[in-house]
Amino acid sequence: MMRYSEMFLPTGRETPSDAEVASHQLMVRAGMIRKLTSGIYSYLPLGLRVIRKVEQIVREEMNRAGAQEVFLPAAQPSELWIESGRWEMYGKELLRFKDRNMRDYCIGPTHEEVITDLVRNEIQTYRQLPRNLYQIQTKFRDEIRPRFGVMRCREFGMKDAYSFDADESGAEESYRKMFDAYTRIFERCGLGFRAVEADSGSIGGSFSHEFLVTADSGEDGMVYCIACPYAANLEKAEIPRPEAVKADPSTFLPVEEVHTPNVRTIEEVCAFLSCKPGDVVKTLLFSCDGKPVAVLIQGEEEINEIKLKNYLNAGVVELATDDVVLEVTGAPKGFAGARGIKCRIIADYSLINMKNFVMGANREDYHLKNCNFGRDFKVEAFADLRMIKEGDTCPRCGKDIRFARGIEVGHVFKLGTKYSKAMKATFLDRDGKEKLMIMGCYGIGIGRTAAACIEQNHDEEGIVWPVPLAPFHVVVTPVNINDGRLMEAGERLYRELTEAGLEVLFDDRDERAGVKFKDADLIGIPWRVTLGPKRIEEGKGEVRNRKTKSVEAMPLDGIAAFLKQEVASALDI
RNA sequence: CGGGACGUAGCGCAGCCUGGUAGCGCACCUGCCUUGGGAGCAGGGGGCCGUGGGUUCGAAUCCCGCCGUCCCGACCA
Repeated sequence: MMRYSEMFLPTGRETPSDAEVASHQLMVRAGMIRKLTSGIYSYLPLGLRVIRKVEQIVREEMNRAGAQEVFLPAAQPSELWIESGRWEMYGKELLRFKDRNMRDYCIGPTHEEVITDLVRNEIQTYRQLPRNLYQIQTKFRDEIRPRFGVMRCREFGMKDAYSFDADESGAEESYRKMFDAYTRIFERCGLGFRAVEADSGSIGGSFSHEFLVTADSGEDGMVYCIACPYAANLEKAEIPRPEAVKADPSTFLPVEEVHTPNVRTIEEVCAFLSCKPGDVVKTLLFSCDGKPVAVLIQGEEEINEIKLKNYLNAGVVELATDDVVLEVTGAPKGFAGARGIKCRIIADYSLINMKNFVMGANREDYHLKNCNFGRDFKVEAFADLRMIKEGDTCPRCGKDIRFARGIEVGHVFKLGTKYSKAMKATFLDRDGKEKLMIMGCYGIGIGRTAAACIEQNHDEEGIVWPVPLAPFHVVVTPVNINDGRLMEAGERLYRELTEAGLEVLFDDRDERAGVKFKDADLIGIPWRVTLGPKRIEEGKGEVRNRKTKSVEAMPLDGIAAFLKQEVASALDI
């Protein structure tokens, strides 16, 4: 039971100028969050209630799946991160600081190191495995560019779970349990989502799935097959190797060096030489852990840096600087080509059947025509290095694919022995041999889940909470608090609803009806009971559904039972 | 880190170009009136104009530095 007049719930009529997406605007307007500084937010009572709802669903499903809750430190000593190798690898996202003794620490962006340290000290035998431990903690990642409010911020609440198994099949079972738990969690939250194959990123490991809440405002792209279950993150989506047709060297035309003054981009090259992007080979120079690598790709395709990084098994992959381009090719950027280049050369599958193509000449203001593999240069290998695009087909079954956008709310990883090996998390197996524990890790963004829910559930008036995440189930709105009959009925209803197990907000403010209606719609409470002078004479109140906007006059003494039933069925999955 | 913009009352903004010590809407306080979709009238409170320096008789306004915030980019040679 909560009286609106006493609640800290500052709503706003105006859209905050720094908020771009609906969820951010509405969370601020509805009095859920306030920004402290870039990427760091305070949760107000209404926002916190929603966060608690998400957390509770997560807790119940994690417990159901056999995981146990712990609470790990946010501040972590550098020693553990040095041991895992991530003190160097993690980069600027890791917020580091020193204590009074000048020892290095970080604020945990994730907790593999801490949990692995804990478990290696306490688990010695296969009899103590498997174990799955989770926590709900505040993480800190010093994002390059925080945006979209609570969706991409620096300090954020996350549930993270870690599984430890004695063997591969056990690890796969643990992974499957988490996958199933995540599916239940997001279903219970009332979200439309899709689990897609994903890259494992800096967390590392062998394979993973992302759970994406479908939304056009989402930052992640995905593809999915119209015919089979294949679905993948854009960065992960595979492209099969095309069938190679053996090229006949007798059809190779002689190489021609062409003067192409100030012609650099693929567009300019095509215009100047009147050819198609499909006739041009783009030579991209990357610095891979500091070493230059030339990557060849067809003119109109895009390199997928994640694929490149994985193929090269590199830590850091970035486009080479102008200086490096000059050093390796002997020409300024815009004229790089594979012939005579002084570094490794790899090529994308898109080039596998190309011949007599155009390429940079490694000489300022010159390009080459009629280049050919083998004759003019050799590539180390052909690989899947490009971004999937419209027109590509499903890598599994060959049928059409669709593109969509989503918000990453959950991610499950099979880590393997990456951390147990680096940090020596071992156990003694049945056969008396010391073995590495096989790990998995599983994250859910709590605040992001709430924000994603708003992206999917709002209208012109405000948020439309699905019952499971709603901060309150019902708002009771006497239209005029100076009318004793309305207030008396309101108090009684408020008591009855609360006794029926519902979460009720009683709008006892001395405000005009219109103000109360606007606020109720804005904060998105699923049900509103309006008490007005006309209906009260008949012993009735009006029950309004926020989502459908349908209104039904109902005898006061039947409202609690009706809403109890409605809410219960909405919570049941 | 590169580019752009913006910092003036709790919020949204004007004023700056053309220097003369600050204004509008919402919100807030008091009173009257009103009471089913963000009412009306009257009165009122609130601002080192981000910060430090400079120019000037005089700076929110012009110049320089710094800090902060937001947007775009940081993959196409």
